[in-house]
Amino acid sequence: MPELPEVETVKRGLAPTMEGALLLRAELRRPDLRFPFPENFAATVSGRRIFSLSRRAKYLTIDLEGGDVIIAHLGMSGSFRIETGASPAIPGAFRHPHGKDEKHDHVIFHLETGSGPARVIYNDPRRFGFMDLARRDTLADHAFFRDLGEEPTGNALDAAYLATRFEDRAQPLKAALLDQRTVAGLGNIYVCEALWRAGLSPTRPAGTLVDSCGRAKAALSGLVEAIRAVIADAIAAGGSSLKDHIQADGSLGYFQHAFSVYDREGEACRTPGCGGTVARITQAGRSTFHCPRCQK
DNA sequence: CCTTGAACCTGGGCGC
DNA sequence: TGCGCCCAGGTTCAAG
Repeated sequence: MPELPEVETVKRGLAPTMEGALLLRAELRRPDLRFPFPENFAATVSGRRIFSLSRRAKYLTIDLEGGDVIIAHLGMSGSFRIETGASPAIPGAFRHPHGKDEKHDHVIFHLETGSGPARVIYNDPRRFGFMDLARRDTLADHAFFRDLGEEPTGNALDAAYLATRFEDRAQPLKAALLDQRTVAGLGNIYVCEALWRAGLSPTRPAGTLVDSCGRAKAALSGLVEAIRAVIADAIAAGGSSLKDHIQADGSLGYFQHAFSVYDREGEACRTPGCGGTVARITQAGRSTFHCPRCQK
């Protein structure tokens, strides 16, 4: 479930191995994921030292010495894992922790790290993920990044900002928050979770959180706090379970999180004293989970 | 502008 | 054991 917290978790998991390592070779095991790889992808990145890893919205970026940047998006089912030491003695012996197998290992970054050889392997059964190349000095102008809204992790996301985005909009809050041009990195799960925390209905028109002067109503401030808290909690949870993952099987990826409404249709609402039941509705072709009793 | 629906792709779960 | 159907973290495009 690669929304922002998962990508952040992946970044933090990969960084100790990748930062400072020499990227000996990028092995592409097919010509495309969601899109074809750039023709010069392998040639451009091979033999370059990795400078640093970053994240923007749901994108992972890998800065290489010389100014080239690998942009990676995990789509719906992408994950990375690290293997260290020599190649597996028994090809095919590896079992992916999520039940997927090697046939979906599409990219292998062969590294020389300070503590020996390693491989960072990208696995993606559905192939909705993609990778691209950019130059660091023009990265912000790249089509993937140009129109992104504010990150929910910093101070730039505040009620005044959301008020400018929501003013006069009839769009339901669910759709408005999924729009990456408004808050970058939120996905289906955390939009549902944030709206529940804020006590706001996913069907409520976004503009109703802004007063006639264009100022944020109190509920919009509450929504901002809910978004920030949900994302911060998820990153914290991802970080802690990630450590266990590495120790257990060398993999990186998704953490288990106790959701309050997501995927809990028919179960009791967890708002103290509410007594409602979590419902599932469809908005814009996607499942929305919410409590009709306490989300107004 | 708005909205919905389909498309991309594979795999898991469920009912029969 | 298998088939058919529905569902899934995201994004983009077409159509109404």
